[in-house]
Amino acid sequence: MDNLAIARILRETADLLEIKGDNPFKIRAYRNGADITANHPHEFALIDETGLREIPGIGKDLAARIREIATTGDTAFHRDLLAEFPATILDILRLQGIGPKTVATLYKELDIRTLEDLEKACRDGRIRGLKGMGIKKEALIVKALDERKRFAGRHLLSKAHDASAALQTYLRQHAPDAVIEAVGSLRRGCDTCGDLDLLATGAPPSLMDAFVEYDLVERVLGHGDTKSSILIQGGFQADLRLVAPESRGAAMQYFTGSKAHNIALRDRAIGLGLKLNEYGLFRTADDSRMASEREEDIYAALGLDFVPPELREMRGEIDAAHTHAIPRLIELADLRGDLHMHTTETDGKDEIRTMAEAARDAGLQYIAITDHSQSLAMANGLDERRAMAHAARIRAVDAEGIGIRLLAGIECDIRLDGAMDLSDDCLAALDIVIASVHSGFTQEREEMTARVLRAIDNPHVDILGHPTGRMLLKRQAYPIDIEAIIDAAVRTGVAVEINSQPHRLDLIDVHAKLAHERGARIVISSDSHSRHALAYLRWGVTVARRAWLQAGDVLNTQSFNDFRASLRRHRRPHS
DNA sequence: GCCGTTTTCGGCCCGACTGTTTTCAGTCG
Repeated sequence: MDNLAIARILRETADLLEIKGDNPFKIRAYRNGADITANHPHEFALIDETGLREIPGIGKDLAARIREIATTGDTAFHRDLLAEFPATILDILRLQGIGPKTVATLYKELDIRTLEDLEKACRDGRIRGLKGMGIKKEALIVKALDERKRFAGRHLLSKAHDASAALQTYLRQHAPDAVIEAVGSLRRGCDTCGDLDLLATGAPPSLMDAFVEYDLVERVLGHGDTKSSILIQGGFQADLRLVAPESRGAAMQYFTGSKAHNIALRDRAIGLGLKLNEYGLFRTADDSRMASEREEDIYAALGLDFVPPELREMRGEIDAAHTHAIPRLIELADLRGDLHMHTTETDGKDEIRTMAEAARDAGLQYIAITDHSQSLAMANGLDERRAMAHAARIRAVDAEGIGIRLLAGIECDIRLDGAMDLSDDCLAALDIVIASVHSGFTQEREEMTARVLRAIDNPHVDILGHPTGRMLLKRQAYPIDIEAIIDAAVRTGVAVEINSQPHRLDLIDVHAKLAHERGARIVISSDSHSRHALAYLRWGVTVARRAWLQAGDVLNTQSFNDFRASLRRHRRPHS
């Protein structure tokens, strides 16, 4: 059982307790426990009860339940709840506008157990007969059922960014003097976003009307003076909040989240005799305002340094802000090199020189060209002979002195048994070697771990590429003991990659943070398959920021000579 | 269910919008 699987059962337990109408704080505890589990870098299945209890938010009961899930795959508690309510009832709970109370009513009054039951009840007009419900509510459910089919799921960070940017541009045309900014998970840089949160200050009330009249609107979910929600094409929900300029900082803080971070801040405020909401920080005694205009002022008034949005996930940032230990996070401009990209020689869209010039124009000082190896036949992967010929061409461009240095490398497949896809002689003759898994994702955890460990032990490997192989919204990470991989990387001097492809972002933030804490060397690479994709580096930097990394923690912030000297192949002690 | 430099009991974040209510419950973020 991996953490996500454990978290799923805890979250389902919370949902079922909520439908049952149980103690709301107990429900919160389960939900909180699920979040902690899903975002924890260590595998809970391998931690004993004492260890689990040391994690804040995990108490006696949750620790026992987690152990039970880890050993038996489920909990008796969860099974008992499922005996009370059919599992399919949870699908209904996830519909827009339907909460636990409604689900419970539908089940008790109309015996509605599935989405199909619900759809039929709507068609028959049975919903409107229920207490507290009417024709509008029934129509709302019909729409929610329809939208579920079309807009399921979340969106890649990069897509959310683009959709948000377009919407902001439109809104600014209607309110040129207003400050309009993205908040929520997009501002925190989460790898996927559920919806687009926007905050406007200093805008006329008419901005709300413009918002709900946006060209791409599919449906208006809510339309008020200070808060409106729309569904736009592409499946995004967008929320716009309007606040007065003097409350801008408080609102930025409030709507950026995360929820857990905000709860901790408000809790801290209460302890100081203060109250925090989206309008400001107030003294409880007389409601007088302490801070509200700037986010920094809110944190300062709470005795905290400013916390960058990417760190607001309740992973120690409050303590760090209190002890002046918030790191100065890496920025895109700190990167001097990009170490993973493809060309037309395999599955890239652009030539060596085109990629190099585009990288140079983007401000980089060096790149590594790392096309695929022979196993990846679909991508026209290189055998030894082609790899060396390709390297010669890369070095020829480097020798021309076009204002950027080039390293001749390879993204070499790790075969099923952990052997490298090209001979040691070939790998040794190149400037840099990335080792990556591109096949056999169904291997068992032990087999996959051993496979990658063997690759790391190959002395010619410099970097481990996209270490978990996940594809956001498509494919889970392959099962692997990431801690063992990180420890091996530390031992051997192999760098682990933060892959910047928006659908990869692999390592994920918590693993990158763990890798850094263990002393691993880390690189951020674009894995570009065209010159345009070089811009994806910004998303890798976002992951690094969420992993608390500073510029000095990332190898490719170094100068070309320092970086090259630091590669494993040049650091290896001669024996 | 979790938590504790007053606390092992008694707290636990807070407000906007909608639909159905004629004063508020449910949902959402």
